Amino acid sequence: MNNTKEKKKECHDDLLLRVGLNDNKAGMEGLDKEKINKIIMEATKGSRFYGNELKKEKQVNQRIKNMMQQKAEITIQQLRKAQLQVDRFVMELEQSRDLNNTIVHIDMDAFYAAVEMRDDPELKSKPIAVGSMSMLSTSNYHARRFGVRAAMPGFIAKRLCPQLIIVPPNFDKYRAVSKEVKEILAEYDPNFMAMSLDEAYLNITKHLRERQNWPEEKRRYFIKTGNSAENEKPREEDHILSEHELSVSPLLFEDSSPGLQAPEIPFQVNSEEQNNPLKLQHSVVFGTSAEEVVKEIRFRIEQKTTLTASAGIAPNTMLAKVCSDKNKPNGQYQILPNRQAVMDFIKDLPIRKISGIGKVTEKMLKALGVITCTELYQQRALLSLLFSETSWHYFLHISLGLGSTHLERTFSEISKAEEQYSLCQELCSELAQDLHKEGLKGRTVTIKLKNVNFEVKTRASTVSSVVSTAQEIFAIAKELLRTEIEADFPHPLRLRLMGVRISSFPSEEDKKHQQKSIIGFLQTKKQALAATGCTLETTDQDQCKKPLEMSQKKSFFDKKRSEMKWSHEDSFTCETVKKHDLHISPPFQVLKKMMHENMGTSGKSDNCQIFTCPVCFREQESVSLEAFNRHVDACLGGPSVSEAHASSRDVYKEENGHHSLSLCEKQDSETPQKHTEITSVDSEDLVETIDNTSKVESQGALQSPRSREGCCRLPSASFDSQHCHQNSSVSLEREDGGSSLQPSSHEMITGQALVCPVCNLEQKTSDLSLFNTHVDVCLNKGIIQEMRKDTVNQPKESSTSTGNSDKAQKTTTRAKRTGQITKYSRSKKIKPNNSRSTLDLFFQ
DNA sequence: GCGGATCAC
DNA sequence: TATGGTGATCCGC
Repeated sequence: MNNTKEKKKECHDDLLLRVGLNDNKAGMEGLDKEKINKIIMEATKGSRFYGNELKKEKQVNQRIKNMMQQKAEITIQQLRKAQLQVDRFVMELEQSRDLNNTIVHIDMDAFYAAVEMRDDPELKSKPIAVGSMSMLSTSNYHARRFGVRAAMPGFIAKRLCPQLIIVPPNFDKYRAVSKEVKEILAEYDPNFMAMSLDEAYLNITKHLRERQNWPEEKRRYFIKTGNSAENEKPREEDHILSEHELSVSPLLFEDSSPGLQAPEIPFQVNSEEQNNPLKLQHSVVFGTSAEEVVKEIRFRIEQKTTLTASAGIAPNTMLAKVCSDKNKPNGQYQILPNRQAVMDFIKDLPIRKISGIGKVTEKMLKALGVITCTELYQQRALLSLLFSETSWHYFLHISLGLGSTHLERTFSEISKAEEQYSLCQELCSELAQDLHKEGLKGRTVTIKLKNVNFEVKTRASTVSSVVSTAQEIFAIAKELLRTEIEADFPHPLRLRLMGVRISSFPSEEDKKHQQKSIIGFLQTKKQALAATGCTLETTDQDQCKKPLEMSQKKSFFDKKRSEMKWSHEDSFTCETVKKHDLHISPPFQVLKKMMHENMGTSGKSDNCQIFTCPVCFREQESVSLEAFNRHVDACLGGPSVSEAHASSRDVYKEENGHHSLSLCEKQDSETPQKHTEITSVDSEDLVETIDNTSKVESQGALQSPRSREGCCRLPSASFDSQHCHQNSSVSLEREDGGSSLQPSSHEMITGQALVCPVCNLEQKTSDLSLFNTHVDVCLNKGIIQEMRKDTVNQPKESSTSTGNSDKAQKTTTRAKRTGQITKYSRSKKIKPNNSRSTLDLFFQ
């Protein structure tokens, strides 16, 4: 396909891309792209490095050649079959789409360089880079005009920009600044996930909810003036800000704003000093929207560190990350939490922008005509035949704009008793707050402990009168914890997760609050059991496994997530089962539309046009668009919905733990209630359940028998307002969604035997409205609820890495924390005299 | 299982 | 003069 000349050109381009040139936007003072490329080539050509680049290039080209050969051998039938399979998966993904979280990605602008510039005013107006003559970590925006980029060797950068100042990195300083930033971030999401010194993800969903009721004063911040950094901010940044940006909070970012031009205040103010009326005119109030929150975060970062940050706001991490790059530097961008907004954003997005798609993947996909996410979607069937399951699942996630919707943070082992008590107390306080909000009091306090070997123990104690305050709960929890600590003495408890739960709520209270609370809906099964005076015990599953154990089984995002941080707070992943809108649902409409779009555009593709009804999964060939739509509509209204679902039995790994109906159906008869442990809560009865890893897995398997990943999570005996608040209505569809508890959910859907998810009794009716009425009545009888607070141990800030890569620090410390470290290496470049110095330390 | 390739920072 | 260091995962062998 490519002649050699083209190949050479490609290689050349890739090399330039590698050193960050192709997208160079040379300014007037800088160099134009052509000149930059020329200088780089001159410096590169003939070097051993270049030779190796060429070699690697050939390998990739060979891979592509093999792939194209494979493609040529694919038959129409294979492709059709693949299309069916893939579209089934698409539908499951659509059903699992979760737009309820607000994820923020914060990225400090040219972080290392910015810190250096801040601390040495002489550098501010000059092109600088941090690193060495061998390699640069980052450059400031001035240097970037000359084509000087991160990952470029310093000596080449010097050729591009002779006046470039290369500053040796000072990681201690960057760490200190990073800590300041993280302190701010923690206020918005205590469980935020730091990816490196200059990058972090936050889930601000909970913060947003609470913020709605905040008085203005709580959202007021005082502008610290006399900050030279403000005034000397490069002018170029002004016009980079989006209109959106300026319209929201012009005070902050326009130099002409009254706030920043206010006369200098001889002393600095901050939020702790907001009572001084003199300073009111120099304050700014942020709104309650996500956008305003992120504005506020960036404002505070800038005030505290005099450094700017960019941010992305989106319903998942994948999108948030892309967003944060959109208005960089010192800007932000939001994708609104609706499917259309997501798809609009994704539409023309080059796949290379997505984290995880690197140079090679980009090139391979380009060979298949895939550059944008839309093209990625159009070629989904083909890709499923050419790539591994892991890969094409990942591609599909991307092309649908899906990503992780909850953050997980690293575990750090807690072995000290005092820390364990302290954590326990903290959890009790949080739990008490939640209880207070719901107006609940309970009699049973349960602690859950997971040790470093993933063994889970729960210990419960029931008292005669209800408790609700932090002190009361902690008094009980503390004793339970003490018993466990003493039982292992003199060995310390090596914990990786702790949870505190309260249950056994009096029925009056329950009745009073269940209507407004999501708990009632999420805990239908418990309610059913409540009548017998029992609580339901659930065990978390998939995330308990080590990354390697699950690596082959989990969805790409699961893997990605575990790659970043395999850890997790069980409380956040096991709590909720999302509402799934089955047959009446937008997903189908959406899918229909997507197929519509696909039909409209796939003509130019060399791929076969195969239209598969997203409902019945039958191929619809040679039909007009209208006819096809009619068919889909007919299917949507017909019983084949459940049929379609029932047939969807692929092992499907879904990242959020929000399983789809088809998963639930998979359980069928294999999912009796044995996966729940019914715990007697007689007074003073101490309950013990010890789950070892295999048991945990088997429980996960029960929920999803054909896969270990346990993506069907119980709508468990836990409460997390962060995830629950969106689910406020009660409907059959929702019960379907929560039907992982139901042995006969399939039947329920097909109308053959509707089983009430609350009372668990079969209802002899096929009339959905009648059935719904019954469910509603049952819900009103709900008796028991549970609330739970879990946490994982907090990660430690410290790091021992000596490299200039912050990621390396992170992963190293993560591995150490999790006890999973298998290899810890430090290497040195081989000197010309061949005195090798490589050190490999093996742990475990 | 191991090592090379890929990716990220 | 000179093109990093580190860790994780995937995949083929």
